[in-house]
Amino acid sequence: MVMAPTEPGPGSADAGRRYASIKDVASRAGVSYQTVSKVLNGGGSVAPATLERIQRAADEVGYVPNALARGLVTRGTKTLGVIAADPSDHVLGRFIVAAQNEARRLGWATVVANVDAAGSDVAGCVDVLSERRVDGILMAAPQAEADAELGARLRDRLPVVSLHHIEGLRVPLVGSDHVQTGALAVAHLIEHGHRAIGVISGTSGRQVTVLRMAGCERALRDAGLDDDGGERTQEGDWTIAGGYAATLRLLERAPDLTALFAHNDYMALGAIRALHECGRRVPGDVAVVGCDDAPPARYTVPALSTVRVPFEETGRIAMAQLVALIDGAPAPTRSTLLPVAFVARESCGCASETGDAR
Amino acid sequence: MVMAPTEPGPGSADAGRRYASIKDVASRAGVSYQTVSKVLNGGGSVAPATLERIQRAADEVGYVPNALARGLVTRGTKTLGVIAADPSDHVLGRFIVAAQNEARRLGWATVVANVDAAGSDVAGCVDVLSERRVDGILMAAPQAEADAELGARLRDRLPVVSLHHIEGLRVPLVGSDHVQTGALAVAHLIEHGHRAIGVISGTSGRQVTVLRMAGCERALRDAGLDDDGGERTQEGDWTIAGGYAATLRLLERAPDLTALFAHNDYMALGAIRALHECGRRVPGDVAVVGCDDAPPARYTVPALSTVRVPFEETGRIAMAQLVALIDGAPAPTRSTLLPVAFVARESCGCASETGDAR
DNA sequence: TCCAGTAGGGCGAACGTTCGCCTAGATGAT
DNA sequence: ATCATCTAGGCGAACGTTCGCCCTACTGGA
Repeated sequence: MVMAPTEPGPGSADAGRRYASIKDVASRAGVSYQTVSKVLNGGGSVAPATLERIQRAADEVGYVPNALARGLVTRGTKTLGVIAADPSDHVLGRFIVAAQNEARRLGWATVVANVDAAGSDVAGCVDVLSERRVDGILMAAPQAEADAELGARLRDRLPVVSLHHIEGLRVPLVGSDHVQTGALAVAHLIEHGHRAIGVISGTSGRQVTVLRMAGCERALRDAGLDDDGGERTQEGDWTIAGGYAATLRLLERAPDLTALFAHNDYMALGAIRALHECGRRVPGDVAVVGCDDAPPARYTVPALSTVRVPFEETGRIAMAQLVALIDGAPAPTRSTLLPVAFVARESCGCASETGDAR
Repeated sequence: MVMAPTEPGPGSADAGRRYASIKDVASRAGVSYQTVSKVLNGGGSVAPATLERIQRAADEVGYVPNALARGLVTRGTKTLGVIAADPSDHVLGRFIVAAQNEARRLGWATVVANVDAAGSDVAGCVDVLSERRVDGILMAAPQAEADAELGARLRDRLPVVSLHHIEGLRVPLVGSDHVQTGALAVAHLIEHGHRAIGVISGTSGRQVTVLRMAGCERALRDAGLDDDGGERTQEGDWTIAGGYAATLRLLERAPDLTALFAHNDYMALGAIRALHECGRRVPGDVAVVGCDDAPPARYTVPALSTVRVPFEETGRIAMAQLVALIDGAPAPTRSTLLPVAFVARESCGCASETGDAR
């Protein structure tokens, strides 16, 4: 005996069984399927009795709405796409979580497409999402900055908000003030009296690297110190390992430095390790400042002084802007840059060795 | 003048314009839309000339396939859903990346649904994904372990593979051997001569916590040491902050301990900080071992001894199993448990202070 | 008694695909 | 010249919804 699809049979082994449709619900409740649609979407006027009958029928057959069919006729999926880089980047992860919470709050579902480790297929992610007809896209992938194909794929068809600058594309940007970040960090080190300040930069192509670098230089200029012409700068790749390696290179090239600014906290962690291995005490011999205020920062030994970036707020605002855009609001004419704040802990020499982290 | 939807006009400001359908392509190429479908899917036989005409037309109107419509008729979306917990959990992030790479390799698209921070709505994520008719689900959310509603939502309708044990549900599990993890860590500490070994455990409800705990106890028994009855165990929450706090509590309750095993590396990081603040040297006064081999482990001061868990492999195998399941393979009758390996660094006392981490 | 108004629900069409079947013409062998 | 066989492409139906319009049977007021 083959069971009818309308009778899944409670508790039976019905793996892979077809989903019930509103027609199945309708025939079970003895109404037309359009009436079922009305009930399930809360529209129209139906007698309380039929309403309850229909809802019970839907429950019994385990009805799950088909977003494909719905999207086909409504020309909209009430779904937002997020294009994310490697989520194991902590910083990005927090952006995304915040953004998704905001979307949820506003009544939107989100799906995430992750670009692969190579990071070369941002355009492919756009395709995946636009084929599924998401109503808008939030870009949280630094790789997108340089993706030339991206503009063509987007085709101006979808509202887009990005957390990163995107080359040659006029999409609204929500981020933090990277220039201020670099300036605050270096200015603080200068206040401590440091003159030979090394920098572990982010990857060279990226906007955030350029801007944080510009902030460093501004702080140096403001203090009347001259630019070292990049002599004390080494490029990292945002990872702990990269920061470690860059610091070793830097110490070889500029052994005189007494302070170090890393373009993110993870590289700063690697830097502290490298300094330790080279027998330099932090902050005694070399002061270290990172930025982002990643979770490990306040628990390292010594605790890491850093510049706090408002991840949650950034993600939230970006998503709110995207939803507004979809609802027809005019695109913001300029970037939204959130302010950052210096957080003094131990590694810059501000606090006693064990004073602050509690 | 209103432009026809088939004439987007290159370079024009056509934001929010409708997507072109195969009918638009067809009329531009002068064929029936079904023929367009054939060409775009590589089926049927068409003259080279028409084929090229159609492809050009598709390019010109910027055709993007509608996965909604396609999925409606084919009853399948060639899409896998991933239910993920907070992606800022590094460990989970690496699972997911590996799983997605495997899916991509096998020709499947993936979309991720993140459960929110509260983590209470795993069932809601299942709904989001099944409404969109994904062909299978990979669960990468520890919260799912205890979700009672989950079984009802899944309804045995979708193939599911999980990275975590799920209470009361017979879904294939791919993970690592948590008992062995706990046993390896504690056995190593015992070999170093430690007898008073503290444990910072994971959250108490979780399977992984129970199993790693069981591993600890087995190691103690095997060495002829008796169980301390939980006297030297404090519960953490997998975070650095949680490990820090738990360690402070533990030191108060059991000041005699000479070694510490944390149920993950992040808590171990917090533990090292706490020990430092209490004036205990690591590994001199207290040896510390974590597990997972998270990226910071080899760069902390001192570098963290740990038990390596094969994240990439786990994610890859889980996804491969899911795809096989969808293709009709029988569900594996038992869990797939991957082996783990001890990694000796400095914090257990194995290496010299600066010897290993390079 | 008659008619307007309303509540309750049915019905057709459309959304953008895929899929299998059908047909008109060309081709080749006999 | 006849007929079977291809080739190229058309055609109808279906997938599961939503939406607007239509119909029927009450209800109540004049």
